[in-house]
Amino acid sequence: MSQQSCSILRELKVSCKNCSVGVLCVPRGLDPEDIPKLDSVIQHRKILHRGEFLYHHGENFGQLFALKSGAVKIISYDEFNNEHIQGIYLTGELIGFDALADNKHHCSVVALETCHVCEIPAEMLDGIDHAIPSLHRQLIRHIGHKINTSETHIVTNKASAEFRLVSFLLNLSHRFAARGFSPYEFSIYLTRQELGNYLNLTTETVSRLMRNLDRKGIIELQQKRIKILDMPKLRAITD
Amino acid sequence: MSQQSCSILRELKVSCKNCSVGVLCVPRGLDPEDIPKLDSVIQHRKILHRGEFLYHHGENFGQLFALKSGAVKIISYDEFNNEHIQGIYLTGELIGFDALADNKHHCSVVALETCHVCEIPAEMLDGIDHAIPSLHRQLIRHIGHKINTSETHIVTNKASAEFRLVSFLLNLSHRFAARGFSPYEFSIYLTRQELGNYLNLTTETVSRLMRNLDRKGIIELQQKRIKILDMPKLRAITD
DNA sequence: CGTATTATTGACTCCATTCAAAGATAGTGG
DNA sequence: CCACTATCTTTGAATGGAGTCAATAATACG
Repeated sequence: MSQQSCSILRELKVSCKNCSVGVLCVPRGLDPEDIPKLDSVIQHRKILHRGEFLYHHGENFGQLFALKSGAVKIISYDEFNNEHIQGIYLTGELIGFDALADNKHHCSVVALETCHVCEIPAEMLDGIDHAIPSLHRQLIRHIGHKINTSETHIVTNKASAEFRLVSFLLNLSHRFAARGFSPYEFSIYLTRQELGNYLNLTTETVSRLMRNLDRKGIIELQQKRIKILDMPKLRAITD
Repeated sequence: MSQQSCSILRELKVSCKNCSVGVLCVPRGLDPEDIPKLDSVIQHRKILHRGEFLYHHGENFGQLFALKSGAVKIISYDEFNNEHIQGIYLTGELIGFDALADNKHHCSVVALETCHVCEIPAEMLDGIDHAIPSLHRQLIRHIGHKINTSETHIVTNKASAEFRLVSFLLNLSHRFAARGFSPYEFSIYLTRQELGNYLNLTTETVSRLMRNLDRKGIIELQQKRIKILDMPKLRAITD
């Protein structure tokens, strides 16, 4: 994985008002009249290429990020400095909450493909409640969602290897569908090794399970691309 | 576990200004001049007895809670309605963030012993940024801490059974110490079954591991009371 | 005091890991 | 464009850590 700095980022000119991400992103549920105000808060828009870091763990909190397009993975580190993949973020999702506790990032974020990123400077967060109340409520909702997602991950990781893997695939499928992409064919972005890391399984177990699903005709694999051939059967595994 | 309603709760008269929980709770890091304002926000103080619920999952979000004294467990529920213990909260910790995403609680909270609880009404959260900026920052810090804690739990649950159990014991020990109690002797509150649920282990495994630590003279057990006899050896298990 | 819950212990099983090795794919430089 | 290399994936066989099943002991509680 390349460790190039963020200085490569290029600035773009786009407004939230006519951004195609629309309801998925921060503006979701915002008063329409507040959207121009949101544009005043979002200061930079940048591009990140595969393998580049959005931020590294240990860095000071500078801004929240909204993914305008693309996908990233979040990596946290344990006391022995082992990497732990915390999850994947897709278009419209907000990144950076790992720094809310003490203004230091506890995770690193790496682009899995070319990403367009919007930034909400940290200092904008103070007083935002008063300036744009609907945006404040919206941010709190995103944060609450992050909390619920983490807890769901804990619960899911108690189930069998196959259940966990299929839950991951279905979760991605739903999230792609919500973004207007096919729920039946998409990229899982992660290597078997990374997926095992995320699901607390070994590379070999992930590989075997995926091949088995492929052999049964439930999914079709070609590297990181997956085609879901029999959604009911796939769902049945998690019932 | 009894399912008595919260109507049994009794109201108390205490002010944040002279509350003994002090720096552990919401006021931590608050401007001293803001503490009287905090008292204006906290409307009720109540008592909860062992087994009573602070709230049930599915209920609407009405307020955040600060534990003035006592201990509670947080329970979440999966799609099959199985209980999953999400954790224990101790004096000074804030409860209710599970409702931030959609104003519905996704967890239930049960008293593990007699608790004194302070309430911060949900409607106070809007505009608090403007009214008491230091309190707003403090709340965000608590929420950020909750996010980090959940992610740490995910990472810890990847380790061996013994590592997980010992991590839990050391975590409790630290938190009791931070509250002025002995880090060497305390209650784990949970049954072996509940602890297994929290750590993703069976009752039998928890029991065996605890007995082994006892036999080795590292800890001494009497039901839910634990005495740590050899802290260095206990720590060494997580190194 | 008797009953229900919780804890302990042992023997056996199994799911996922580990170890090992071969195959496929992507990326690099000549 | 192809050869070379590093990385990633797949597969098989053996192992082991925690689970399961079962039965007894201890404790809490009405």
